[in-house]
Amino acid sequence: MTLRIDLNSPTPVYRQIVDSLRILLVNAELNPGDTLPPVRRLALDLGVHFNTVAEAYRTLADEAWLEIAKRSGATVIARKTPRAPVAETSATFQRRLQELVAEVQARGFAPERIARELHLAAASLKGAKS
Amino acid sequence: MTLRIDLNSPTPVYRQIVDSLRILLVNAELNPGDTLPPVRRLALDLGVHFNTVAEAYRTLADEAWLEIAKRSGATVIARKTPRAPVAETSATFQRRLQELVAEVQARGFAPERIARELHLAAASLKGAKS
DNA sequence: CGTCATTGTACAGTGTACATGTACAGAGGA
DNA sequence: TCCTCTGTACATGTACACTGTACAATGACG
Repeated sequence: MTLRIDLNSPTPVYRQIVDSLRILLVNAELNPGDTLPPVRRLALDLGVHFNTVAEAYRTLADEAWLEIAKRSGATVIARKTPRAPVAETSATFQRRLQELVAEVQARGFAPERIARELHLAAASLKGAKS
Repeated sequence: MTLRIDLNSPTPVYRQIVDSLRILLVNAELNPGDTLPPVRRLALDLGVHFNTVAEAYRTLADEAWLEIAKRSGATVIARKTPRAPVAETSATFQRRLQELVAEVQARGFAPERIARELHLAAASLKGAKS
């Protein structure tokens, strides 16, 4: 499992770890029963302190993706996706999507390319199990 | 011009302001020649300190969207969109899009709905001037 | 059954960045 | 000329990310 972390990014490292792992979890590249590396090991790989990794694991445990035990480390568990209030989630999603698109558009990324990426993301969503 | 700011959001207020205004700028709802409200006024509207708004204006000026003068306030200027390195921008965009999608998916937002929003965003991009 | 290595946890310390408070500087109108 | 409205500069408070270090629990192995 090779994650990539950007120490210069404004988004905190522990949240980068959470985001990366959440992608793997949602896309079923990490499945119930799988175990994550010990915090000290992953921390060494990423070049950060192990408490930073531990914080990330705890966050994912709060989201019910992981179970953490003292000696056995972090284990992926079965998780039934919650039913979030649709309207609010939808509005937030639209807004953040708009922000993201505006940002890359401002950077000069061509609208057609952006549209293509959006369609691709949507397409790859069809085959996914939620 | 009515922006909405969430004081409880983890993303800093000044960047929320920047993101909101950038959407308006990219979508040509703010055009060259338009003037933004004075920092103290917008700050009052949003319930934050005027230095926070000033920081946002300065950020957008750094991005070449605005020109700021002492007495005349912030004015939208004509801006030719830069040519950013495509590969890097594309990779970053894909990644952040994945993160965003995974997050709402984890919250229980149905994949079909997500796909629909993505297609909508792409569609609304066709009519936009870059 | 005892010992020990391996795991995550707890908590204090430090740096940095966001938001504010306050004083200042410049520019335009009365 | 003066005054008020504008953005700027910088010091301060505070929250949080990351680290350092000590601790606790648990499983393996003799």
